[in-house]
Amino acid sequence: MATRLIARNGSRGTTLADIAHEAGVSQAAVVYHFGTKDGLLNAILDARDAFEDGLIWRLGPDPGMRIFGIIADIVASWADNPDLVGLLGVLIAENVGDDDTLRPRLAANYRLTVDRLAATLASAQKRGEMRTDVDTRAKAIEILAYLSGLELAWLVSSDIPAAETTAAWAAEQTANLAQS
Amino acid sequence: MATRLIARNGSRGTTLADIAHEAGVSQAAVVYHFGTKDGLLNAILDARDAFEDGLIWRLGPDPGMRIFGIIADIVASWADNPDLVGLLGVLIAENVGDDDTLRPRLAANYRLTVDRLAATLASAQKRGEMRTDVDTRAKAIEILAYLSGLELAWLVSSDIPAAETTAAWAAEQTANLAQS
DNA sequence: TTCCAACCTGACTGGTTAGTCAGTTAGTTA
DNA sequence: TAACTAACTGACTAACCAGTCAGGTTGGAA
Repeated sequence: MATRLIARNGSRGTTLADIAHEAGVSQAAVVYHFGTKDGLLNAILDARDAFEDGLIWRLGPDPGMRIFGIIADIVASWADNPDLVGLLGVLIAENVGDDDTLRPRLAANYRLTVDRLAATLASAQKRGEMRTDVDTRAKAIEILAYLSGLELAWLVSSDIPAAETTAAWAAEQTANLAQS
Repeated sequence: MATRLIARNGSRGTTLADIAHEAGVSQAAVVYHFGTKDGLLNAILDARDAFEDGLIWRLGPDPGMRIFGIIADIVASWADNPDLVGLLGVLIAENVGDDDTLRPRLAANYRLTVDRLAATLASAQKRGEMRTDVDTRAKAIEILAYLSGLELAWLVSSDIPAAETTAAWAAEQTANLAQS
């Protein structure tokens, strides 16, 4: 799949010919289907978005404090399909230039995820599950930063204990944020 | 400076001609000085390593629990020279392919930083400044993940409150890890 | 004054890559 | 059977880019 190649080598490091060869078709066929390389990238991002949304919000749009457990589960599942890990990070890193067409999409996606996370935390606060002296938006940014940073670290050296570290992190967060 | 261009556009997204133009010299002059593009990247990484080492360990090799405050200060300083922010992340993301020559260097650098962080935390435990039921290596990985993830987020949308979020994060970490 | 080394340039090259194009093939409908 | 279409191919091209090369300039030492 194209996803694996791009996650490994980045968009700029993967040629249409590479992807076509992997898919067992000609390079022209890839262009025929996606129009441009950018079209292909967007299609890949669509798939990734759908996949990740399914994982994060699988317990409904408002999982409350269970969100930390969900995240720990996601990280634990990295070992099973390592191809997707780092895709977003790699694409973000490659598209920070102002002139890039992918940037607005990535920025919007980031903001949306922050908003949804913050809303979940705020909802947990309202229900009395979580301390109210914590800024939910800051906490949402922190959670996302930890997750994407861990992806990056996992890309550099995939032998780090990502699952264990995240399990400990989730437990600590849950205990620390619980309404006492 | 070449650093800014590469941090913004990545190594693959920046040509020698771009850098030469920015520096006001010919493209051949850049090659003359650094030999290859790879040589240039390594020179940039040298500068970045020296710069960041100077910041993180400026209070000595064993700052103990003050490491969180130091990190908060570093993030607060991002606004002053935003060019360096994200450089490491961008280069890591671009060099996850096995065949890349920069990968070993980046991996070694990551491992070294984790080791030094973990050592600092272990030392704090020994001095009784920090809870001893926390795995120092996992905590070091968590800290680095948060930092690099925040860099990435800052690259996508530089309007996030990185400094405030990190100040809150540092305070929470310090309070939570303090020996009670 | 002569020589040399460091620094730099413009012109060039060989390799790479996204995208084009003129067809071919297979399946489907009239 | 004939006409049409979606999917695909091999061959091509224009643009781009890292690195080469043959020389030019400058400043300092002998």
